[in-house]
Amino acid sequence: MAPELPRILLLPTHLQADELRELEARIPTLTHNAHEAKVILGKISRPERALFELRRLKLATEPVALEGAEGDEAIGDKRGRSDAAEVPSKRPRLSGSEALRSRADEGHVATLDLLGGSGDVVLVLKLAWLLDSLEQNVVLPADDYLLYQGRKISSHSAQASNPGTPQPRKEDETTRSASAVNDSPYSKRTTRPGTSSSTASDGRLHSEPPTLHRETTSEHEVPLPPIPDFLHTTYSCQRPSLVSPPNATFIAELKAIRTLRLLRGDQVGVRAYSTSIASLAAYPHLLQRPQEIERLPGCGPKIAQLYQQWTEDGCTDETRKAKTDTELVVLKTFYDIWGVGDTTARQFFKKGWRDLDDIVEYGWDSLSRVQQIGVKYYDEFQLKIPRDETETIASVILAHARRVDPGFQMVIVGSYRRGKPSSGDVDVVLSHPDEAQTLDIIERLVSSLEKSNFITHTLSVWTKNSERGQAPLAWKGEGRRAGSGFDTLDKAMVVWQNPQDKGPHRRVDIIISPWKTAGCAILGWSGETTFQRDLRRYCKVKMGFKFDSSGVRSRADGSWVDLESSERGPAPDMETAERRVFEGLDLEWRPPAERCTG
DNA sequence: AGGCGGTACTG
DNA sequence: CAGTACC
DNA sequence: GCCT
Repeated sequence: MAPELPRILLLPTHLQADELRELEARIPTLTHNAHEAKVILGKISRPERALFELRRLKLATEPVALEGAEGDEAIGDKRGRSDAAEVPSKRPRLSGSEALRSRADEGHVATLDLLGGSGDVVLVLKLAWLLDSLEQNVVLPADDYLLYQGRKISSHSAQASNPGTPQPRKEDETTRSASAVNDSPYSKRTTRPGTSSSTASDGRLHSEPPTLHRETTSEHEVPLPPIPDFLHTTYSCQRPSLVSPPNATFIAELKAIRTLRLLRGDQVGVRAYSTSIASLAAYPHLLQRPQEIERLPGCGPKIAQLYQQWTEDGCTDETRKAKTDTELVVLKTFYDIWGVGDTTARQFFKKGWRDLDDIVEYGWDSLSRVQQIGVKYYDEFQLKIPRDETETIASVILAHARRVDPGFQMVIVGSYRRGKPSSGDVDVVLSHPDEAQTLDIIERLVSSLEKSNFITHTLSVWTKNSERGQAPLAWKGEGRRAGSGFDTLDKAMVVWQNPQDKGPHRRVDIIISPWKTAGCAILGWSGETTFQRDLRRYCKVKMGFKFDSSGVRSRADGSWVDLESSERGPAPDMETAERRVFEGLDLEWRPPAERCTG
């Protein structure tokens, strides 16, 4: 019963990323290769646009007469040939099974035409063709939707590959658009009053085929598990990502590859692998087949191929080769020194150094101060910090802050807040409802903790992020905020040791935020890296905002956007403020434990 | 074909 | 300015 | 490496 679709390429034009994803998931015969597509679909309505898209795809064609006496008659002939440029909004809303059957019969003929027609003809159709076909569970004739029809030229029409849909083997009618359909409707994102409602509720394309498609699937082929709504976005900040996802072991392999790319200096590769890792980390099913992977945002053929290799061999070529590559092992050792990044690690290697002793012996004086500290405490900094110790450290910091003024509040952020059993360092955000209190506290606090011998070294101190808010030109203040408080988000990165028990030295970051942006501060310091990047990207692309942990600004005029207070007044506490930031960004609230993007 | 986070300290 | 840091 |  399910329609036997031709190979389809879907144009991204005029589609939101999540719309695109959703549609793609419903096309079992999807291809991204223009040469292999029989039908190209797009949210477009004019033949000129169709030609433009073909050029963009670098697909050379020569036009084929639309109504010609071609063998395409079958397509051209049946039912009213409405003007191709017309909106085919007709979608007959059939309900009677009667209608359905007759429709289906016709459809079948058209199917054969589409599939069997001369191999190098490509049709550009309006998107509605797919929606209507899915809705009616039948492959509709193309003519009502036809924008352009051409014959591919000069292409190596090596059609040998016919991956997805073999020729019309009419026998098993039960092909499955399986994965296609069971995909749930559009997510119920929290729509914010003003902005998105009108478009979001636009009736979607939710045609959700009324189909029943009982899983005949008979033989092999278990249908792929549905992609959750939230995986139809490329922004990891729009979906829950838990600490221990079902595919953690494969993710670990991808992380290993990511590290190798990092050490080799492949920044873009690092970003790419981070994206796919974050996507897989949000996928709630144990993977069964490579095919599942390509449906996920940020995951493509390469990742699917790696998965296959990994299931077969237990690891991938890249990591296997790396194991016996002493250079990479050494680079990793150097990279793990605090204050040494990938570039410096490679420099050290190039000088002929192979371990920490070499650095100490031959290069000590060339190291920066913080690198020396990093080498000195190398082993201790590798140790994980259990949650209770993090709490102890944090409470000391808070106590010292409250000695200055009892009104200080604190949130432990970082991996602790995400719920991890142990952390690589300790991060705390301190704030105070009275903005005057947060102004220059950082230096007093650090010196107080130094005097009490908790802080043994300071690695860097950001005193004043301050003047940014008042810089005359850079941000032509329009919103002109709250008279006195300039934005200050001060931060100290220090080395900590408990003076009593003399345990291992620990890395501790202390962040001071003014109350009016404390929500941004804890939001900005709680998610994993990919979550933070995607949050910023989301703010930029979707909201026109510039997010950072010291606040949100409009990209239009640079004015500060206050998402944390309103007529409701300032937030009563930092977590509440953080929730308001999510709301103001039109994002669903994510508990910190769901920001584990890997 | 171009983009991929945003910011601040260090040297 | 390039490198590193933070998440 | 994937998305737009």
